[in-house]
Amino acid sequence: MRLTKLFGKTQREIPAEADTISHQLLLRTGMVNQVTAGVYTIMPLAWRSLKKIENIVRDEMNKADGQEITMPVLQPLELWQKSGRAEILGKTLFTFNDRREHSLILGPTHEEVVTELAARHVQSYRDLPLMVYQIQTKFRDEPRPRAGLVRLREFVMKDLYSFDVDEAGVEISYQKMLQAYENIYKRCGLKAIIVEADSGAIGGKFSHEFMLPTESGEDTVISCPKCGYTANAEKAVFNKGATKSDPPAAIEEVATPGRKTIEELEAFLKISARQTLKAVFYMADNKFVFVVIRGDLLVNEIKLKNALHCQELRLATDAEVKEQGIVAGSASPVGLKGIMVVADDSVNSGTNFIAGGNKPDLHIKNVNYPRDFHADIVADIGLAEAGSRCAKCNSKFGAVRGIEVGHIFVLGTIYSTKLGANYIDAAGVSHPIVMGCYGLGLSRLLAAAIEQHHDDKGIIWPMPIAPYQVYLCPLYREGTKVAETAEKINAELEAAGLEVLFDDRLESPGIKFNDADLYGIPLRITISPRTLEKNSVEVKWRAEKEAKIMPIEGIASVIKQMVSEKL
RNA sequence: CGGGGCGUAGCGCAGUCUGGUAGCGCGCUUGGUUCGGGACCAAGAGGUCGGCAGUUCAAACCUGCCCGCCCCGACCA
Repeated sequence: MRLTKLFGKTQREIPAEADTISHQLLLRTGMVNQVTAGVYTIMPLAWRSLKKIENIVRDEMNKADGQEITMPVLQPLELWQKSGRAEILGKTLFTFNDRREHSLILGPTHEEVVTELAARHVQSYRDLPLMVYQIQTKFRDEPRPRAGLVRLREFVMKDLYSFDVDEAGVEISYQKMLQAYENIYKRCGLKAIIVEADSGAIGGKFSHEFMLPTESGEDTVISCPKCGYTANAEKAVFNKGATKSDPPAAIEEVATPGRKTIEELEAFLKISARQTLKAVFYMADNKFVFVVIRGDLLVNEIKLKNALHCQELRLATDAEVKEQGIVAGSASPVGLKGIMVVADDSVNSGTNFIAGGNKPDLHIKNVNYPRDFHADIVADIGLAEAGSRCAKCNSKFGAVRGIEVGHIFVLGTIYSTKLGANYIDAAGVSHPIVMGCYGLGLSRLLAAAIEQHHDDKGIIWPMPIAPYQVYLCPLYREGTKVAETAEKINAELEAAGLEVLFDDRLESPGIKFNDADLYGIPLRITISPRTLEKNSVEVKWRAEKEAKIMPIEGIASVIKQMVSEKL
């Protein structure tokens, strides 16, 4: 490809729109063009990379016995009402009416369609196991699109659905996918961490996420350096440790003038936060919830949401707290009536806690569970952080940010039951099909790859997903031997089957080198009067500092070899 | 949806407070000189100042309403 003909120009300045590195580089290289929030046109270079990712994914899906199909973007809303997900997704679902006033949606994912498909085409245990997948554009009206291609409203995703006769069967399918995903990231030149994940509102038993570590990631990954436990912070379990466990003493009031926060209490009473109980207030589906947790811990809202089985959870407003007759800053679970109380299991980690007195400037000592207060639910609702202790080996956790580039989980029979996807076993008995689903965001993977592979000059593409393999960079003068040689080498490289981006512009060396670095094509070949004197060219990896001088004679096969080794 | 920021040429920005004929840099076009890490000279093209309404002799600038984009949070199937 000649750069003079390439659609999409580089841009020197960082676009004001973009905060995230990948977003900035995608815009500066002219790889994408924003149309509206969370919606982009994919330009030629990005399209080539996306296709390469897609082909790797497709190949691995096929190897794992997946069969490719394509399912429609347009789906009847009715189908989503049947599965109950219309309500769960709410405004995230793009909904509109057709000319007959039938409600349609733009598919945000395809569990419903594929389950109906299976209901119709799978009858017998002999039809199972079955794995079908598609690579399709999906639509989700995200509350907040973000960071260029990281969180889009229209994006390309691969999803595979597995159908098995039982739990044992789906475990095999699941393991196959786990392996396929590992292969995919590896083949794309990306380092992904596999983490235990929360499976969300419709989860099943297992769920794993694949995270590419990067600062701009949306998720926090907790990992144990010693035993290797890794999990999304949403899900991570940890050892909260015990605190002082003297025999329970009698409750006692203690004046705490002006002290409201745990820190203030620590300083004033000369005690550790671990010795206190903290109150946090939420509205769960518009019902007030009083949450109690040990003072040194934070509430994990995902865990809390799961414990409450609610759909909407948010912090209560000051007014809502007041309405319940609770004194913020001195709130206490002791003596509460008619209010839902959820306690973190850390209330059992010690005795004689300090809690609020439910009056301003007053706290109470020696509070013990369950002696002194009632909890409707006691569960693990603590948030693991860097420095928390591993539940398995008690080492200190580390934490990194990551972009979720894949999520796989066992669905069980949730959809097959609702949508009537059954099979007949050998004894003639009907059972719901056991399902799994396995998603992988391709557009997001492209962005994540740039997040993981760049420097201050630009992108550094891994060879397998680079838009082009070789950047041919003659330092030009028209009608000179350099020009002539460059043309010849370009032809030879292309004849050897290499993908060449040929910088045939009449630009100064500075501009060409800087653009080459920005584009991040893995191999750069420079031709100049200087190299021609020695009948040679200069060959440089984008990822390395030093260049090598190589003879022009036979250059195509040498380059071919170098490229192949990185594929 | 709550909080914050922004909207002026393809991109980055100034001008808005204090109303008076829209500017700078990059990029683009033409010609010339340059040529190993974002060269230089000269001449040009390019704008419904996000939209609508209002105030005014006069609005990019003041007022009101609306729209869009970005960031933090909520949310993330």
